[in-house]
Amino acid sequence: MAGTSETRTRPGRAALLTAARRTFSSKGYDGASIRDIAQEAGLSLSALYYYFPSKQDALLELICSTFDDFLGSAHAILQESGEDARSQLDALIRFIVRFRIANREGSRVLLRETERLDPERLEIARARQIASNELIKGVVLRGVEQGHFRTPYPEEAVRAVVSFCNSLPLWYREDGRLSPAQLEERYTHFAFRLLEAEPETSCRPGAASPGAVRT
Amino acid sequence: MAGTSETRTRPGRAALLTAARRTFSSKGYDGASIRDIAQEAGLSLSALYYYFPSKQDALLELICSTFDDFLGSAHAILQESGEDARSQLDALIRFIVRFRIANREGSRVLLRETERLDPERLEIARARQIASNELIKGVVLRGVEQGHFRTPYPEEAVRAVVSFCNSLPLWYREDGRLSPAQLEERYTHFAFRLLEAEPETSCRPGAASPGAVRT
Amino acid sequence: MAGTSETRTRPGRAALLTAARRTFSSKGYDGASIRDIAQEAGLSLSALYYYFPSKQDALLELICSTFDDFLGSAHAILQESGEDARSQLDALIRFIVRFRIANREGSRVLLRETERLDPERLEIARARQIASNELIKGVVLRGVEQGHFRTPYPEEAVRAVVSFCNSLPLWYREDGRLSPAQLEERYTHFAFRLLEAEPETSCRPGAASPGAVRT
Amino acid sequence: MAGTSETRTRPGRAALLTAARRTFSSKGYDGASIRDIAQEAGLSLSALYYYFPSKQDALLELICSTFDDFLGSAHAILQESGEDARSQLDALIRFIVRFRIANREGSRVLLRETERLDPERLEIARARQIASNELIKGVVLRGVEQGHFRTPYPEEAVRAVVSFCNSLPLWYREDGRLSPAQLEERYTHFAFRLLEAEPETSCRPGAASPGAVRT
DNA sequence: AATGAATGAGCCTTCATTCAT
DNA sequence: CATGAATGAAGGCTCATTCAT
Repeated sequence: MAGTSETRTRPGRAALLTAARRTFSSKGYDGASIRDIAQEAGLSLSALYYYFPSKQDALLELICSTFDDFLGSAHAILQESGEDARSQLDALIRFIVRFRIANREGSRVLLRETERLDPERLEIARARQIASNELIKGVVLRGVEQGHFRTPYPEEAVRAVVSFCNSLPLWYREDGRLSPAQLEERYTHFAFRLLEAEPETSCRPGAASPGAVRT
Repeated sequence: MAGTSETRTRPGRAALLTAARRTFSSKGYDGASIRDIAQEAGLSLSALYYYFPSKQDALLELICSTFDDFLGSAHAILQESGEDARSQLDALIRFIVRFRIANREGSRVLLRETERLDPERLEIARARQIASNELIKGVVLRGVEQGHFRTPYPEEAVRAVVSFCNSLPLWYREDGRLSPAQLEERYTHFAFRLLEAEPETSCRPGAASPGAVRT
Repeated sequence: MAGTSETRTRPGRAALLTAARRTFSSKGYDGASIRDIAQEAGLSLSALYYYFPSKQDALLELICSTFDDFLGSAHAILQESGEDARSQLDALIRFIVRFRIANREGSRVLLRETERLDPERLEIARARQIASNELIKGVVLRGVEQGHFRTPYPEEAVRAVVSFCNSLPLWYREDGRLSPAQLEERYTHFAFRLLEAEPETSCRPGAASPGAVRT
Repeated sequence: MAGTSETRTRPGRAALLTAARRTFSSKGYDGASIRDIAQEAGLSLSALYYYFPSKQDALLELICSTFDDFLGSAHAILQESGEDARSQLDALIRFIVRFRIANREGSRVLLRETERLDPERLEIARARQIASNELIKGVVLRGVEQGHFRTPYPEEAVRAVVSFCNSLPLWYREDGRLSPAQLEERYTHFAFRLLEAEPETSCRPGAASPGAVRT
């Protein structure tokens, strides 16, 4: 698991990263002062500068570690989910939904504050962003080649699917109407419809029951 | 067209709003200083305070006027597009795509900076946001009742459709691969697939030709 | 007179320059905070940034204006003091002594804080520093050519003379033992001795009476 | 040689003093951070606090040890150079020139940063400064009494001589035009001229040959 | 209709310093 | 001996805002 040893050995740093994540997520990068972050972490203002050279570097670290968590898990999941692009997409969408919900704040920062990085650091983050997009695009395009996805606009369809998955952290609330499992269900459903997956041979195990609404 | 008389009679105000739109869009509300805005408008710093009581008010004005433009046009379009929810949705999605592209900067501000409003002003903007969402939701739910849209998850489907339409201002570039008309085409296509519109009776005029890729 | 119109039209700026001069002189550039300067000027901290882009720019302005005052007057004095290098040197040394005493604080800043300028600004100040040194060197070398100064080491002699003149602002106090006029007397005397001016034909008017010690 | 045993037994301390000397010399006391010094010494920040109670104390130590080196050697040299004030002055000026060149950085700190000491420590350093000045003044005044120096302004002449000697560390560079030996020659020459030493009985051994310019 | 001058609060960052280990 | 972790104070600078003109 990522960051475990660091979390254990450098609690101050981990506390600051968590605080930065929370604060950047709710106030935005520019709206969050390092005083806000330090206070949220229960440390002094200067502590941030002991662990991070600058506010920009803290943001970069946050974004990159979130990307790396995402990419690491996504790769693992793709390798476990067989050759069929449909099962791969199913697993991938379910993972993205889970990840965007579980790492809601990190995802918000990654999705909305990356462009606040200065050019040099932006490039570093952008590389991961591209890798992340290519991962999904790769699965879809393979599915199109295999004839499983029949959308006439694969490129834009990928963007649309990614867009509605990425919007999750913007509105999801733990006390909301739907559970993460139900959201997995719905979002994979949407993705398959949008990509115009051939309907008859749906190989997804839980696809039959749409999942009851939570009480 | 909204704001014409104002534009004619108070050029300074219009220049400032345009500058604020551009600046908030590219730097974010907190990252944009009123000096940035005044400079972009070619006016002095104090001019902004002649036209707007505060930075917050400029943001509110920007967001509300964009919402009002959107809502005004959207209502008109719905009224012109018959009773059938499918033709209404078609017209509505096409309008949203056009609007998000044509008012790219205003939309970015509206979509990403609304939450920077203080509670009092947020409420004012939120009302329009809700009206805007209800408008789309209304069309879809009517379509579901009419049996034209067969998605099992209408509420979430609306959110998904809105999400991918709203992501347009985040990546659209005038020198991009696809023209606005092509994007209209694709996004209505996606919306109909995602909502699981009954395929045989597609009444959309331009739906047959997917639109050639621009050279 | 330098700066008169500015002094009259922008009193805040002049007050800040005076305060910066005094503060840099007593605490050094790095030891003086802009809060110190603003307080000394009776203005707010931010006022400094209304008139100067940065602390470095305030230092540069201070140094350059002092240099320019010096160079302007020095040139005028040389033109008024005939062709003979001895009378020129006499006038010049007397002026330097007067200037270093009258502009004690500005001179301290100029002499000790110039090297705190960043490379870009340092170059600008250095040009004036060189002009200033060349001015004196020119007079001495002409005197050597004319045979009036017989020192075997003209270059180093110039440096020595400049050095002891420039040390004036480091120790001079208004309540000291010697008046400015007496110091003029002594320092020209020293300069002539050090340069080994031919003794018999001393043309300096006041050279005969060494000036009584003040009570 | 002073500090040998300490240098051998406490290399960290010596490294820090050297680093402090270099750093204070180039950046000034206030412009030098203790991080700069520790880094220059290749030690950790806290190491400085192991050897010195504070930054002020490091400065004081630096200044006092430089003064003590100077005074110790100066006294020894005076005792070796006979009764005649002229030979004493010759030896003393030559020593000062050598010292200011060899201990260029220490001298810069001593001459320019002493006034950054807080009042309590300033007093300690000031005592040595006075001792140092009295030493030179004593020689000159004795020479005046003996009739060897005929300057009408002995007090100010001392200041002038000290001033040009002390300016050496401000401009001397090892790759400069003149060797230390040549500078000894010139500066004693200047001192004798400025003090108006009786010309005929010059007893200085090397005074005849002004010293060739280095290639 | 618009501006120049000025401000207080707050920004990110660096400082000298401490202390447990 | 020496360090890593942490801090309060202060650093230079920018902020949104005001107000007389």
